[in-house]
Amino acid sequence: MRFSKMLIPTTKEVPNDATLPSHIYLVRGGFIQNVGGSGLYNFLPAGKRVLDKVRAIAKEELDAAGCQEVDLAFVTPAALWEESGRYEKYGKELLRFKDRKANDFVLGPTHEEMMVNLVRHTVKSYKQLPLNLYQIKTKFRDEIRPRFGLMRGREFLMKDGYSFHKDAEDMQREFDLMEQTYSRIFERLGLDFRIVEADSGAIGGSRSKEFMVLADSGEDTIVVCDSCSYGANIEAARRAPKLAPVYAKDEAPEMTRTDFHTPGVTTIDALAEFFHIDPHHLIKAVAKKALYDEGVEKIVLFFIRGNDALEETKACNAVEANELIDVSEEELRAAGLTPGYMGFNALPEGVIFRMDQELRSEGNLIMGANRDAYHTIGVQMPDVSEHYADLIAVQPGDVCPHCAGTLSHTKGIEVGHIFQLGTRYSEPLGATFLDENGKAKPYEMGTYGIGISRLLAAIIEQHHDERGCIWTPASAPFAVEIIISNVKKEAEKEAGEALYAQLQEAGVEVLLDDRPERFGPKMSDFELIGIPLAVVIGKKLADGQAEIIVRDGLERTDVAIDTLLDEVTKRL
RNA sequence: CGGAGUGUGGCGCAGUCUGGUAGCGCACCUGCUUUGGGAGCAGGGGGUCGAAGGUUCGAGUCCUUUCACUCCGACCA
Repeated sequence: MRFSKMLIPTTKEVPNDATLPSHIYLVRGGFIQNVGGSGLYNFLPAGKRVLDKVRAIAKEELDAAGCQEVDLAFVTPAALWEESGRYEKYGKELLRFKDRKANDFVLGPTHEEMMVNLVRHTVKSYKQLPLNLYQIKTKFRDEIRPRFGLMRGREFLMKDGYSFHKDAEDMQREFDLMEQTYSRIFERLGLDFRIVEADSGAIGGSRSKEFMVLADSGEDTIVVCDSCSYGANIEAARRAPKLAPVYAKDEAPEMTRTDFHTPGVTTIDALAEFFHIDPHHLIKAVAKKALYDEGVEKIVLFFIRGNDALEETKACNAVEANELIDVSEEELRAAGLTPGYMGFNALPEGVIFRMDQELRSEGNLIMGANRDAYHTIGVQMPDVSEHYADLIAVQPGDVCPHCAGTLSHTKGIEVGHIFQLGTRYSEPLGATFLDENGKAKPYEMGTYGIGISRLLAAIIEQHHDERGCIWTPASAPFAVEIIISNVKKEAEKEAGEALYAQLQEAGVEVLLDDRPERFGPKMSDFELIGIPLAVVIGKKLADGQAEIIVRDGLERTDVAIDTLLDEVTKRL
């Protein structure tokens, strides 16, 4: 390809709203173009080439693992979503609209329903299983706040796969196979990633793992162990139960249950100060409003240790709500609660609560008494299983649940997510097959996603410098760029054209910068666009030499013109 | 949804307070010069000033309404 003919609108200007390197360089390098804000992007020729590279690698590995590519309708009937119960649950991210006959449709944000629908009409027997179908297709999610370029757009390209099995063991086998397959895809792309345990979110199902590309700019917080391979999204991270501070003999707190007058003591810090006690022995009440289907709202209280923090995703799951939102003091009072003095005894009607599982069977605790200016001391935790759940956010320094290692936080970009779904969709959608005994059973399912367009951003987040993109060999739009320093010099032009022809002949993807520009802008564009290798044909041609530049590190080597082809080929 | 902003040529902005011929930089087009780190000179094209309504002899500027986008937060594939 000739640069002079290719639409690569590079700019010096940093886009106004861009803060992340990937966003800045993908726009400046002429890969993508924003469409009137709002999380929509056009892919320009260079961006499209990269996208196709990534897509092709995913396809190769998936096909090799026995998956089959399909292409489902993007516009999907709302009726299917009502069948699965997600029409409401998915919330505002689901873009809904009506056609001319006033029938309801949604733009697919993910395609479980569509795929189950396809399979339930075509697969009838266990002999046709297992089956793993996938597509690489545009998705639309009406994100609350799209940002960071391709990282969180509203329209994006995603690989979504769905597998169907006759039993849970076979689904587990496929889940493991997909974990390996995804790992190979990300390895081939040259990414440094980590597989972590995750929350299943709106997709549902029992178990799930996320593939996180490690980058400071990642939106997800992940918890990792410093001595074993344990890693988890903060939303699903576990820890060894927190131990009480070590006390000298007879100094551990002991108290008899009683209500204590504590005027003005409404925070954990104040309470710890007031009783001269470690917050470990205090119970913190966190109030939220839980939203359910059909506009139902409930006040919920979460009780955790004074030195812990609430993990909202866990809390949301614990009360099976669609969403948790903040609740005002007025609303709490209206519900009969006393902010600053809330506890789980003598709760008003209609308020639901959960307690952190680590508190179970603990005693000698201090908690709000549910009346103004009083705390109860000497609280013993009730032994009622359904009130307990994992609610806390793992903190750096907590102990690993698998070994004695220390946990810490790091940031990651979620580029893949695999789920064991079980019968979450097949059952409500009535998708069954006949087993060996001729009995109808719902499929055991798995679902597997890769953010294809997000991967471009993830690659650049991990591979860039202060001058621009550094594409990994597998993802680069071209393998080599030839820069003719001055196209008006016949000798330079001829040498450049000759190498261009030779490389094309050899099947190398090559970009020839034959623009009538000066050297500066050409060099800057090379660095910005980030093709792995450049050959500069310029001044040194007089000595029979050209220069090879490796983009990653910008190391330059002079080589003789007659060995150029070999020198380039061996660096590919 | 809460808070804060911004809408003027393709992009980035000034002009708005104090109403009076729409401007600057970049980009673009033509010509000449230049050619190893985002060139110089000369000439040129392009704007319903987010939209609607109002005040006024006159509105980018003042008033009302509205829409969109961005940032922080909340939330989230």
